[in-house]
Amino acid sequence: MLNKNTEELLNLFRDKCKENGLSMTPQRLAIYKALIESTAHPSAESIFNQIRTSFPDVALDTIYRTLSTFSEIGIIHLVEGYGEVKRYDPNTEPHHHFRCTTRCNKIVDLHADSFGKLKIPPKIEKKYNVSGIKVVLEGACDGCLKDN
Amino acid sequence: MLNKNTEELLNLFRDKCKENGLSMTPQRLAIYKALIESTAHPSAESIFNQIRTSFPDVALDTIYRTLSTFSEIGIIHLVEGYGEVKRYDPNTEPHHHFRCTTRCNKIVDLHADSFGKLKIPPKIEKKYNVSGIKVVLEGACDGCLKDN
DNA sequence: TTTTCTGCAAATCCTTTGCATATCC
DNA sequence: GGATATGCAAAGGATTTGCAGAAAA
Repeated sequence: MLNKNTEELLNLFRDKCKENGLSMTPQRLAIYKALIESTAHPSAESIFNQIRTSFPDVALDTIYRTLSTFSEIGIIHLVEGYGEVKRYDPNTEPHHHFRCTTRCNKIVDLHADSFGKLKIPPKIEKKYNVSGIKVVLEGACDGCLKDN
Repeated sequence: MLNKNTEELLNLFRDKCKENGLSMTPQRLAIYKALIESTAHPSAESIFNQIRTSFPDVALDTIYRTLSTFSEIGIIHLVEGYGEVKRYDPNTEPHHHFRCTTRCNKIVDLHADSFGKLKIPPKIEKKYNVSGIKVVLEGACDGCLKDN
């Protein structure tokens, strides 16, 4: 759940859609509502299943298209499985990455010390058995910036 | 490139394989070499293409299998596309995540202030146009710990 | 009424699996 | 010689795309 109430969020949602020339359809509304009612960071499939009960004719590919659109206009974020192929790193020492999300998909190593030590709050350490931390900076790399 | 030389790395590699009861095959060696010679965080496909020149009969599924094995014994790490379906987050305020990698795949929101502010080093800010930071803690959640 | 969206079906892409043969120990 | 890995081919799952009809502005 988010730190704004549903009304507020729906208004922002409508604004953002209008701003971006997206029409307001019952499907889009239902999908957005499903998202804000969940804390589970849902997948297309799980939204599909949730919506289908009240909306039997919705198609799975509509969910995919809609999530991708929402993500483009920035009202939701992709948190897992960036939609790219798996990539591997032979460096097993602690370090972090910069990922170019502009075009080239380059992944660059960054060294942990540049960030200082990242402390895991005791509250979290108590509840979860944390075995790793990934820090990923995202943005545009030098090459892609130049090529604009 | 890594901060050990090739010799050292290959020795560690052989040790780790032996330790885990994996036989040493030319394919595995070639794949590991391709990994340590690259700074690009390569995908199965790109390793395949690189290896094929010197090893025309290698099969793509061998690369997949091998990367997955290497990753299980901890000599390489998966850095992208965790092999899971895409998941979305309607919360667009800065925050981070805990991801349970044990079984349940739960993703839990963590709030940024618990980590303190994460400073991006000036060197990096100069070179890249950083638009976002993702911090992901990985490990076992309370539920999965209990169920062992 | 013009533009944009949806559902359907098929296609694509990445990855995994079953099985017989070849290779390693 | 017994266990393990590989190549081949086929299957699987997630996501995307083309297109015609339906709905929104």
